[in-house]
Amino acid sequence: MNSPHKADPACPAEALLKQLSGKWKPQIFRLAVNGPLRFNALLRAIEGTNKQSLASSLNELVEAGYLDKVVISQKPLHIEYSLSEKGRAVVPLFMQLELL
Amino acid sequence: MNSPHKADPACPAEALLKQLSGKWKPQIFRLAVNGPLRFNALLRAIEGTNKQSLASSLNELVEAGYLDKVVISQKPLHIEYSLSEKGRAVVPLFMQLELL
DNA sequence: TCAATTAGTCAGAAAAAGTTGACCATGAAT
DNA sequence: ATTCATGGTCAACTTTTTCTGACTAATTGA
Repeated sequence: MNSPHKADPACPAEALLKQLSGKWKPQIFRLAVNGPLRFNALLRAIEGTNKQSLASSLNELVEAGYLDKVVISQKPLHIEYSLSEKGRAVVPLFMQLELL
Repeated sequence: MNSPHKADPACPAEALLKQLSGKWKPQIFRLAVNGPLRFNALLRAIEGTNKQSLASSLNELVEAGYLDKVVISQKPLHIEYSLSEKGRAVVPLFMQLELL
């Protein structure tokens, strides 16, 4: 956690970059552009990952507003993570990054 | 450590992001756009940093080709770090990031 | 000669990030 | 009743990253 009394006087990019660069996060983004994601599907899709990391990355991305978590309260009750407006805004940035 | 035989089949952005998001790196970039940087000047300019982190970040940025390290062998002999071509290429990306 | 500045390196400690395996509640199928 | 799938949480451990303090070596100034 950051000290509460110094928000970010010097470098806004630093915080942003940190939010986006956690383990598996770029992969989550990349899969999210193709539509909503479900937890276990993601777990199977990303080789080498694990529940815990995935869960905390997803939570951080939701908290930061890049993903929306939607609980579909139909009969089998499942959960979907999909890109928010803010999340879609960073996609072109990832693409630029890739052709750097 | 990663297995040596799987470079990056899935996500190029991940590696790039990692290179750019090390501690103090965004700040180094931000200061580097205003001209060449010297080690101790940097140490004084970035509050809260330390020799070791700065040195390794600088080395990593040089190794990755974002910064050029130039030894000025004049009378007092000093060293300058400045943005390379590649380094200048990422600056707009940082700027986009900041107005996200 | 003594102190200061520049540009670092090194070893070890501490902190942060990531991984593992066990566990839980719900609901559906057998 | 047992097993399977979903969507997680938790504690403990390991790995990676960052920080601290001591030290080096060359040069300059008093």
